[in-house]
Amino acid sequence: MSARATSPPHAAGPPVTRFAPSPSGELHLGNARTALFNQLLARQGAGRFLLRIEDTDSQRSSEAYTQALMADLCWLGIEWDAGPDREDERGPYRQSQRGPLYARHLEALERQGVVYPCFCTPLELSLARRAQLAAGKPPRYAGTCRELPAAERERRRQQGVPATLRFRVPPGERVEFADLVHGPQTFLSDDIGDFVVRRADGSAAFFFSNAVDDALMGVTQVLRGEDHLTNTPRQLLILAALGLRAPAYGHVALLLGADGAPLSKRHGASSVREYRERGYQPAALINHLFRLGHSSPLQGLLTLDEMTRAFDPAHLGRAPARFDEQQLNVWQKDVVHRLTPEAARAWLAPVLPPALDERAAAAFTSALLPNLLLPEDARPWVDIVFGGPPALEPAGEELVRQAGAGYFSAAAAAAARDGNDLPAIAGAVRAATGRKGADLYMPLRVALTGRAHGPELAPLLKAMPPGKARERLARFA
RNA sequence: GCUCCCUUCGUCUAGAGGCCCAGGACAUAGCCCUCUCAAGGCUGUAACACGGGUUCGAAUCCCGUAGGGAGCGCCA
Repeated sequence: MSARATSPPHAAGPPVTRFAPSPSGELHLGNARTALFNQLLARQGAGRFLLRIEDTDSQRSSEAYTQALMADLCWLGIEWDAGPDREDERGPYRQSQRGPLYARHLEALERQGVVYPCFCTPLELSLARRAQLAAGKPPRYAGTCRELPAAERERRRQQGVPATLRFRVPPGERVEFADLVHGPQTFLSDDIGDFVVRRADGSAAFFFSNAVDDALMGVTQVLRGEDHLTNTPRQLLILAALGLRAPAYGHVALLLGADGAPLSKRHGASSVREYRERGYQPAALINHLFRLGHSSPLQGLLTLDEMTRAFDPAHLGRAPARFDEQQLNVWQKDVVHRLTPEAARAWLAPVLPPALDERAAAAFTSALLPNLLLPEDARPWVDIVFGGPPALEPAGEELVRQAGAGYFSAAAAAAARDGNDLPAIAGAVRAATGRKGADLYMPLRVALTGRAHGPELAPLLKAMPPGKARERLARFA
């Protein structure tokens, strides 16, 4: 058994990293994190970060998803130096446009005889796989077409039998590489079946196009999901056959849902888009992702620049991390509380009454903001502040009853004189009843908002239309 | 089935043989502050999956077991 020498490590130069999503769905949280890590790695070394769209599967890929992917990346603050929307000499950055490049390298493999046409049909293959699995054997390509006589190959080709191109995996070799996060890895080529590098329709398959593009684009480091770990040897084999330099691969553990199962629809949301639509802030999401499977001594909210400085590939975790919404909410709350008045108003706009004037919107937003996690949370308060007199909670009715009519006539009189001014109203009630503390304020809160809990009363009152306080207090006078 | 990866408080993690009867953050509990809520301050509860080795000494090294995950696709 011989050990195949892997390509030498890249000379110390600026790193080139990439994010290579397939546009067959919304940007997944796990992929967003991968994109973030790769961007941080590139920026940290003053290198380049590329966006490559892996749309070789025309059936599943769509331009709409490509656009959505880029929009969500931008929303998160992730920006690439080259990509489908900013091409350079290493492009094109859509795999669907790189056919000629693939064809050239495929031909090179054919010349070397390390690939061969496979005429097995999808049905035959899936039957064979099932049989192998049933027999307790690894479902690997059986090698049916590997040693087909040249004449037979030619005959089938003439007949126009569709064929894929398979990579002839050399027997008895060890494929070794140093994983950026898992350390030294060794795989046996005998455990790897001959795999498809070109589909029957002539398009390049993932193992091939992905590896070749990384090499051709000068990518030096690839941080990707751990699901690619056991496939890495195949890509190394391809690159070695082509004499291309492989990037250093680092496999980050997958993201799990709060229950420890792989992140999926079942968990409510698994795409960036969904969180975005619910009103989560990009800074909250990015801060959460930054610490999933990665640790930093820095605490608190970090900007992208701070993350760039703090990012440490040595601190990428090997164990899968759970995407816990509770933790995300902590960041979200933090971000929301720091929103500028303008940003806060824009954030809340979807739930504000359409005809609201500037001043009222600003007052409402600043009054509510400290108590909000999502825009949705403000909805009931829109009615309370701008709608008719709110119904009282059962517990509140008792409070109001005990306060008595004198309490409220003093309050209503103050409101008639001074408007929606809590200090004035409370002062008048205090003078009239001698109440203080919770006894003084709670009946006011309940009469004014219908609820015993809520945002600070004084600013909330200021946000109400003129006359509201008097009207609501007078109900109980 | 075979191969590979993983396993420290509820969660994210620090920890690379003695600095660890395991540290931090968030969550949680109690107290303080306070018109309620939120924020803030203080205090507390809480973990090395299990079993064997190696060693004077193991969360850290080795071997097993259990549990979780991934790969073995004309999907990426």
